[in-house]
Amino acid sequence: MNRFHDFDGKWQKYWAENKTFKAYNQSDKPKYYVLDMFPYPSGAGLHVGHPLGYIASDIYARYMRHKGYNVLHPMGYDSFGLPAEQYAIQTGQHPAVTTEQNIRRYREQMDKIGFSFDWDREIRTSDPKYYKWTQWIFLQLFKHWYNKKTDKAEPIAELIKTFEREGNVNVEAAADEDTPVFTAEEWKNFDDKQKDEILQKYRLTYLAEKEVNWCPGLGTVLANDEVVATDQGLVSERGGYPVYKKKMKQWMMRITAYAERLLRDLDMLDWSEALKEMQRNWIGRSEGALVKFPLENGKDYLEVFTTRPDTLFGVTFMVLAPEHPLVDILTTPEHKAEVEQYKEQAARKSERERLAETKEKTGVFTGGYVLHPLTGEKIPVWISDYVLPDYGTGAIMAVPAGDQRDWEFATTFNIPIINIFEGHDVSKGANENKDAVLTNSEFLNGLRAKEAIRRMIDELEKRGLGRRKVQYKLRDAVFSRQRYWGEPFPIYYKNGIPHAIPEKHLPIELPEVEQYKPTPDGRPPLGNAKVWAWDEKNERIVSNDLIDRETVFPMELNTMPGWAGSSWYFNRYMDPWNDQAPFGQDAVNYWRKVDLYVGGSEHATGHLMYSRFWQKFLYDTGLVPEPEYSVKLINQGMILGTSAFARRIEGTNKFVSADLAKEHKTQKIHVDVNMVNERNELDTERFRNWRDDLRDAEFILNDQGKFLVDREVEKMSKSKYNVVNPDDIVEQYGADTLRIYEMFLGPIQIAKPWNTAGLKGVYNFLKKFWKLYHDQDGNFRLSDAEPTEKELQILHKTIKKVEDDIRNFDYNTAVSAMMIAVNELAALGTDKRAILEPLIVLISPFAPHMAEELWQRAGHEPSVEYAPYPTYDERYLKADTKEYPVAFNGKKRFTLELPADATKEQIEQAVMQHEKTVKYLEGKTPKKVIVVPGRIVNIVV
RNA sequence: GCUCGGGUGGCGGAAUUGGUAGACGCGUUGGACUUAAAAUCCAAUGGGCAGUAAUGCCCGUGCGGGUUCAAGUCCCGCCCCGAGUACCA
Repeated sequence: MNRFHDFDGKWQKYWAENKTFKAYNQSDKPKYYVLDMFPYPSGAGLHVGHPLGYIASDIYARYMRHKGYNVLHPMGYDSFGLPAEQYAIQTGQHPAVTTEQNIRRYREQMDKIGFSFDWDREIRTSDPKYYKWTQWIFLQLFKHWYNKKTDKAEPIAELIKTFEREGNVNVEAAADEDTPVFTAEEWKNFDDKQKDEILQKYRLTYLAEKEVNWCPGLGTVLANDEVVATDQGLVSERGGYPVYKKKMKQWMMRITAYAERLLRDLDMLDWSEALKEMQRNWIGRSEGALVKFPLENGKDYLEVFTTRPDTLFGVTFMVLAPEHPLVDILTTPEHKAEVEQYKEQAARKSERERLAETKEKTGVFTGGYVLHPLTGEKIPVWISDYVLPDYGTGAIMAVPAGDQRDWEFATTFNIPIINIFEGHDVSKGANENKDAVLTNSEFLNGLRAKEAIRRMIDELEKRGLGRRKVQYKLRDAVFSRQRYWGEPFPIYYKNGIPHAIPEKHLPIELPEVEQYKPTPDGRPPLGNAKVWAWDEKNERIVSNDLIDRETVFPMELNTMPGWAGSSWYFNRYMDPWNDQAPFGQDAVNYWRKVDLYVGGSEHATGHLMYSRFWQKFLYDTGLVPEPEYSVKLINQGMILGTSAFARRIEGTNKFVSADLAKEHKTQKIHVDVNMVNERNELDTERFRNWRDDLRDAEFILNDQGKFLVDREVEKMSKSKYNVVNPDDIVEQYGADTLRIYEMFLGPIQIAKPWNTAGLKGVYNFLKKFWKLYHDQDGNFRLSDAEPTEKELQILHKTIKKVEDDIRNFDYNTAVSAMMIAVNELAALGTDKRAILEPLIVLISPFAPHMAEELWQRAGHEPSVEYAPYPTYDERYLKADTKEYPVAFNGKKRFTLELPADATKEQIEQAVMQHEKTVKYLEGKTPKKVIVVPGRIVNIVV
């Protein structure tokens, strides 16, 4: 007898050979684009957590095909990345080779789950045909600047014309802070190098000397979100290597130019509030003012950013970040030694342990003073590491009466505090309440913050002492990696100034190197390439030896970060074969944007930020028609592993059962979850043979003679030995069971630990479903008899519920609804075609293999994929209730909607039992009351 | 600390958004089939009290108040858990 999942392979083959899931760039059908975040193909293969999102999106894609849409549902690989390179360094194996192997394994695993991807559109970010266009987009960023007047990116070539015509006085750009102001005349007199340097300050991607997170263990720079803070200081997220702060020349992306639009356009996204909030916090917009404090020398001034200019009369000192350029000017000879020492200490602190848990304020007085812009009073200037060099101007005006941090600092160092709030006691702390009424503040006395801020800024602007300013936390993103396995920059250096390699020479392919490590003198791995220099005259890449600084120039040795390729891939799927452009205009105008995007929320401040930024840039340059590429996003929760730990008595090789561990000083050792059963008992024999150092381990067993482990829910990871991979489940129970089980675990948005407890229930459900269509001998049976009212009710109720649930991504309850239907129909012994055929289509998105087989057995041509989705008939949904007019106190008041078989006594009893409700009803005269015997369920007034 | 989620049986989780709380599944218990086990099928399963029984009553959605004919759902005040962020001026 056939088992329902014996046909998985047959249909997977059929789908592949017939290209069942091909998407068309021209179609009469409406379009729908369902996208998954593409995976990095790691050596560990897929684990059960990966497919969760893929299954969810696949169900939706298949559902939409049933609804008559031309569905684009592609898949590819984010195939540049660190692990392949680490492996290459260790083994000498080219990363392309390991990547290829890993991809093959991923593909095999995905195929076994029966996804409806259009594999003809597969893309890989490490494929030169793909990264050609990543490089091309980089060059467009290099060739554009951000015009604040038009609020969009514009070509640098136009900017140069403006400079030649009128200098930069009228240019409002998102550019470096230190950009000089010049006239057309001055511009023309700059030499090429000076011109290039100025243009650098405008480009959307530019070189900058930056303090970066340098990770020697990985030989590269990491973005802030790739670094985690631990007790031991900063370490890399991947591998846990120490990370240090270091100044390096880096390519930067001017994402800050788009800060306001990235923030504003969140409103048009149908994302979870949590995710949007994360991006809002990351962008961190705050409104305030820049205020100038003149130095005593009368020529320089110290500028600060504040959100509370209304508290200006409460300023009693200033604090600079130790790195601030004015520190050296302000420091007096007497304080020099102390200041130098503090600066050094701060630098070292940031190197080791920025997160020092001590909230105590430290700092030193510089000996210098600035003048209060309004009162002219002398204000002492301090330095402290609680002021960050990168935010605002790297300096603050301290108002101890109004800011708790300033208050703590003032209290620590005995700096006077001026009270500026009515009824506030400054000995207790700062008053940060914006409703407090100001005092001691001249023209602001009697006002609250909101009004006072406005008046103060107006006053400052009038007197040229300050101006309104919107400040963002968002920083420009570091775009360089000192790595081999990434996109090379299409850039060469002439006189130390970066120049673009002409677009027609793209792609600039990765050169062969003998070593994937940095060069002995510390340059990135591309420095090992023999052929890696640009012959400008002949426009080709030539040997390093030929660099003559006249016609042949060194190439950029950095490569692009992981997020480069993933920042635009969703557009490439629309037209992945195009070799004339990143994607054709016909294609992009047809598909426009992703209709449903599924992926993890861990990308909230990384990929989902950068890709929105690139999309907006492409939108500005007219390449894409939509400013947001993914309006609807579902975050699938991670599937967590249930790690197991054995307790080892410290300093010995003795292990103690978890229930006895309290009696000993122990440490927890990760144990492979495959060596532990459901009762948490460890197979000590297997454990002993697991690793060499455990050969002679001893075990202290509990009363039952068992050795128990501790369990803990953690992220699934190879190093925690808690990885469960989907292959075994597919092998044993079939792809459909895995698909439905993963959906049945709970809402897809929620993180949940993997356990196989419920697997049996899902398997039984599918088995029952299969049996509905077969007699006891396993022969297919469908009768053409007329269905009964009861059967129709079951069918239509289920259609409505399942469809509603799919639309809301409540797949777990959709599955429940199908389980109920199958149980009810099985109990009735239904074999009617009119009932069971629509049911095949209903289950098809969830269990496509079984659906195809049943569909064929029912006498249809494959594929069930394109069978129309059944529609439900309202008439059958309410059929088990009936309306009764009810007389109350002798007068007709309302109708009751009741189960068809309710007795009159039951109705009256139901109403009378709820005296209060009845009293309420007397006054209101409701239209309808829905009742079940004993209870009122709903009142329609 | 701040921001955003969330606390429902032994467990995963439902509840049409204010209307029978605990759907569906797991687990557990009992039964059928079997020489036996597995598999399968049937039944019971929030807690308490009363009754031989059918059944009836009371209590129950983290805690304390409130609104309402009616609260898991709304409001106020707490407690706990998870995620993000962290001296952002």
